[in-house]
Amino acid sequence: MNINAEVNCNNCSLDSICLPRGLSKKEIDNLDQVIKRKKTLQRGDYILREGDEFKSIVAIKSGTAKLIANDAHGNEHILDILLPGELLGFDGIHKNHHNCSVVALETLSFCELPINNWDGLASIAPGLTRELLLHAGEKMNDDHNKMVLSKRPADEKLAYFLLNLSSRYQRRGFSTVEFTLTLSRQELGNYLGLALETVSRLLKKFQEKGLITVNNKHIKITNMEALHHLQGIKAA
Amino acid sequence: MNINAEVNCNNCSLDSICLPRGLSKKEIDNLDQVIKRKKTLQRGDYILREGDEFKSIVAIKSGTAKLIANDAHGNEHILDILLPGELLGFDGIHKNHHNCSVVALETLSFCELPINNWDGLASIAPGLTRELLLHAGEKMNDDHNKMVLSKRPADEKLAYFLLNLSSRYQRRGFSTVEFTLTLSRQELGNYLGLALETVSRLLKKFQEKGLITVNNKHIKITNMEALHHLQGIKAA
DNA sequence: CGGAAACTTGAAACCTTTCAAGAGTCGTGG
DNA sequence: CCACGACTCTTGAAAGGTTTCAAGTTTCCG
Repeated sequence: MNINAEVNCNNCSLDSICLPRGLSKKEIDNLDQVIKRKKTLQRGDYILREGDEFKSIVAIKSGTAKLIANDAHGNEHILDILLPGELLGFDGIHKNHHNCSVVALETLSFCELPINNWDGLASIAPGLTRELLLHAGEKMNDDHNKMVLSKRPADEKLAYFLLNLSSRYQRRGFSTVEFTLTLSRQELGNYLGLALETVSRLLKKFQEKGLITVNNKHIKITNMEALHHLQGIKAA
Repeated sequence: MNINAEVNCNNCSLDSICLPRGLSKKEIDNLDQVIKRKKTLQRGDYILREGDEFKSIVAIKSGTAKLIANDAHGNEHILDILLPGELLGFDGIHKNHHNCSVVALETLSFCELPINNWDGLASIAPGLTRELLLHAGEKMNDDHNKMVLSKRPADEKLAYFLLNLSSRYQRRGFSTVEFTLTLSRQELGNYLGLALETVSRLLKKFQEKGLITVNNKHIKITNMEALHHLQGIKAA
């Protein structure tokens, strides 16, 4: 089942973030037998599509992706940005069909945990369902923050976005102050509920205030404290 | 453990909505032994508070409640309205502490599933964790709808809110077209991300258009189809 | 190197909020 | 049972933050 013996959950650098984080060594070993490692995708490729049958929980191995939903008017709405180690697919659990799509924002690879038989999974890794529930709970907290943020002014949205990205990158061993956006201004605006022009203006304003340095998609945070002061949600 | 033998999950009218919905007869019987039934609360009473230790998942037995979070500015944000049969407490699962509060909007009673030992729960009701995950998944889908809605204009927000409430009441055996809001204009505005004056104006506008009849907190939907036409999310 | 796409920037328009005041509702007590 | 006061809701007008429209400019990729 496991094509490449050198890649498994036990030696994965994301083990403290991803699915295995709350499981025993033995459970992880068993999990490794059923987890499928998929080929690489390119920007714009779909990891899953709205309407697809729910068959598995997916973990991002490398690269970033966007979770999108469509409204009745045909508008696309970006609901989440997914980083390495994060899980996706929970949106299909309830109705057994996904009501969101997930699209790669850059070259991306992922792992897949097939879920066709809950009892079977429970027998090989008793803590797995509980662990999935914990991951879902974490996502719900994130979503709650976004819902609060959606009612706050534009600069607060952007400040929160930058700080949130910064701390999530940090957890993955990347720089806290410097990163490259994989979203266009259009996509970032969509995600934050702002017009792309507003995003552009705001980034400029932040730069003029000395909070960040912007070079197209490359962002450098130059005054973390001031950014924190702008943003209005407790946890980063 | 079960004080009142006449109230249990097996004879509860909410069994197709609430926790027992995916469980076997035997699992429900076992569950009944650990579920606590609590006394009644009044409007304004807290079911749980931000910061509380996560100890249980709560199910609303009767009445309605609001899920609220506070931002760093001290503003309250209503994230969800909870109806009978709905579960709450998932926000505490990840960090073992709740980061939201839940407050009764009217006279309310609830049941409580203590969660102090996952393995113990799994042994008495093997499907329970999976069922909780399904409920969490359902909540996540609802949250996604709200996140889409937060980026839509005011009339769409209100139309969706009314239709969503209508269909949720229907599932509980109440009227689809007539109900009484347990939220003030202030709270409704907060929930929808609108000023209370905007809510008031919008309700009037909907009434003038013949979509609804408003009598203070009492709402009657008079043109369901037109309301659906206004609203921009697929599922009601 | 050339063309398309992405980004920036300015000005006007717009939806929603804020401010302000009046009307209605509800509960309590005389 | 009606009166009073507090709170909630309604309504109008002005203010304000964002969006939309419209060019330019830069970046990216073939």
